[in-house]
Amino acid sequence: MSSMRIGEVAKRSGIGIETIRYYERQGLLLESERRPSGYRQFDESTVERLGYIRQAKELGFTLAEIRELLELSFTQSNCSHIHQRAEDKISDIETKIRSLQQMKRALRKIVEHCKSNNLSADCPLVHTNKRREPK
Amino acid sequence: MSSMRIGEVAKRSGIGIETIRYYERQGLLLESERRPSGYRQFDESTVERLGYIRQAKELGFTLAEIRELLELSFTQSNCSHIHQRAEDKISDIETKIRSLQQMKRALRKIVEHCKSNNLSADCPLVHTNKRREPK
DNA sequence: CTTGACTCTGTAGTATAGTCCAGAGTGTAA
DNA sequence: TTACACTCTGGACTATACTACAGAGTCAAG
Repeated sequence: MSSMRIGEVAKRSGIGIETIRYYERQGLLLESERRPSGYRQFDESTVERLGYIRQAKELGFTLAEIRELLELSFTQSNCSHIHQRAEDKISDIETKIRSLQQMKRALRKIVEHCKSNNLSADCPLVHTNKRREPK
Repeated sequence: MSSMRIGEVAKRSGIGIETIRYYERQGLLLESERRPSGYRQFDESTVERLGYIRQAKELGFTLAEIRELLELSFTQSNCSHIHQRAEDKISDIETKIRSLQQMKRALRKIVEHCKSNNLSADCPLVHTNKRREPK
């Protein structure tokens, strides 16, 4: 499975064909190899890269930021000027982690408050064997 | 400073006037008090709330998700059906934190690699007393 | 009592990130 | 050798989240 067409990559990565072409135009994917017919050819690394993009998007990075992250992460360029940019990204990420931990603590407090207030009385959900539909 | 007009709130929160009105329309802010003239009146809690919104946006939550988070965090409604939703949010947040930690490790690796490869030779930035402009 | 800064509503425009064709070519299985 | 699924480019369309007016009212200082 070392050479895939775009439909296969879309299936494997869970990202639509049109979106993959769009990412290519935006410079998030390297210009892809082409068959004589003009069909794009991809390998497994593109699937990985698309997974990375999806994840980064969920974390609130814009496509422009993701392009930067990809350049840092997938380029074996020499050190110059990479070092500082990587440090900067790391500290952005640390800030995000701290914010999320703070949100989590706040929500945790709500849950605790809820439990102690309503455990014995009027909180159906605490007692219910609740499960969620997966999407 | 318990009663502010929209311009003051905008200044304090760093969020534009038009955006604040937009958030109100989208239900992220409670319907604001009005003076007889029709001018909105806010207090400090709105500034806080706007800060929370800004932070959540940076973390990749959509306005719809933020509305949910706000309902959970700023409503003293009784426990019913809040509990599970809060738990769900917490586990979303934990996933985000794990992803960020993974990204951070990857970037850290790049920095390390960079240091060990170029420390003595051709990596100007490692040696430079680099500082960043704050924004 | 006017002037300049501020606010109101309603509507239109913009940027980002896709998503959806149309019309044409490709590839392969029956 | 044709039928059907797949792919190509280019351009138009959409949703989300703002952002920018126009035209009218508010308000405090001088």
